[in-house]
Amino acid sequence: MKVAEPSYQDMSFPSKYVLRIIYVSCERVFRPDLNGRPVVVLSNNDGCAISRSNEAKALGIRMGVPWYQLRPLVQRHGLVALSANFALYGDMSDRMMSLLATLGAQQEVYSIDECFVDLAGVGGDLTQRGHRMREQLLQWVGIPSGIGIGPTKTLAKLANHIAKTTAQQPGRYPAQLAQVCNLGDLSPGALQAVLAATRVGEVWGVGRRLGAQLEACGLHSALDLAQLDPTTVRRRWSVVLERTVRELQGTASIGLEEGGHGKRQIAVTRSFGQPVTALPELEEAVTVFASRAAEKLRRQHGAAAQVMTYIRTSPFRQASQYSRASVMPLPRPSGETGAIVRAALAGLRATYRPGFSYAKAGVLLLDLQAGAVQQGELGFEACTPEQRHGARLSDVLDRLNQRYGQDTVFVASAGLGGTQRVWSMKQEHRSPRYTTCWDELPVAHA
DNA sequence: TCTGGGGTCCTAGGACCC
DNA sequence: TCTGGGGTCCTAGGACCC
Repeated sequence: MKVAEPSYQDMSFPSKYVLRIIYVSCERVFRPDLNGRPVVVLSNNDGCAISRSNEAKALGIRMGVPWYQLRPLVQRHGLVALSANFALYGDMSDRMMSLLATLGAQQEVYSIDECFVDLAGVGGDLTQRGHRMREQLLQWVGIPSGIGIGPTKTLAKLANHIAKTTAQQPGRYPAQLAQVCNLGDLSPGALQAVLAATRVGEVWGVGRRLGAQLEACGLHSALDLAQLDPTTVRRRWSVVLERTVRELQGTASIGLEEGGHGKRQIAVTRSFGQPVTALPELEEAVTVFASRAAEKLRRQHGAAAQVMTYIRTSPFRQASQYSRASVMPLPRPSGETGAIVRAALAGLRATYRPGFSYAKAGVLLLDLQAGAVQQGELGFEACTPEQRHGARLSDVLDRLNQRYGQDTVFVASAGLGGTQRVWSMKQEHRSPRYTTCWDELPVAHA
């Protein structure tokens, strides 16, 4: 394996990476009393911790710990637990993203709390600009953020990791890299030191498994990884890790993906509040998951060719396990709620076995294509009456829900309109104002 | 008692074809 | 004893990410 000397001083900096809308931070904007206290945000059904304040981390609370294990900490350490409010986080994310978009010509929104911005051609002191942006985000949105700047996405991610970690673990990295870290500011020696201080598992793209394998080979730091020969890495591991190595060496190998392109797959899945055994209850859940997935699909003006439905028992229980998925092709690619719900229900009935306690179900839309024919669009009149009917119903559904809020109208499975929703999302207190049975809606009224 | 949800990409192996 | 060789497409599952 050859040795490459990393030095990024003379390279251009095409991308920059910015982050941190911890859910806890969103809550603190409206609840200043939570500052300085250990706070966690809980997942659906208040199942487990999905966001932690630094004070909560200091208590040793790890990501994904189930709530029942945390409950004692409320008494003992004043831990505050909140049910997730994803609508709020999405809102604050949108506001931050539009501010960040002004940094450069191109932006990739990577997740709810991260984006890459292309800084090619942006002049001036990038580090200073980073600090100014951070102050703006804090002032205008109220969220603390961290900014990393590097010549590739992987290095920008690494820089961001350093920006974040420096404040949390004093002494690990040079203090001036806290909050905003620009790798271009570092001398070759300082850069090597920073890479050497980063464990290989902290590199973007190296997870638990790969991390363990690399450690076993004596490759412990990001520097160790950066000094490998990419071709050897490809042969011994994979093209994925090869890309990571190249990126660490300063060669951009993962492109910026601009917004606007639709997703390749859409999923709606939920764990149930209590175990579910009966088919009708699963049918009701799957019906709602499928129609919500269809709404997402129409928002990107897409059509799905296949619908996957899965059900599974809880892997954490001793009871006998069952987990199956089935994929149903649609007669023709569609974004209609009716067609997608029917396919999902057919898939469910094909996989359902009585006698199991189901803990989770999900509907995935696969093989997505652009351009479902929608009401008012060219080609609509060429559809069959059933297809036109479906498109019209979907359109009405979307308009009502956009205007009056999610779940104003939703589809219920046949014979179950108005029964209790089994996946009880505690934070959603709204009850649907209307329920209807899809199959019972007369064509003439659509 | 009680353990999230939503994505992406890659690979191996089987089916099928000539 | 000894059963071609190579290409494509599809799918399931793994690994990773936030």
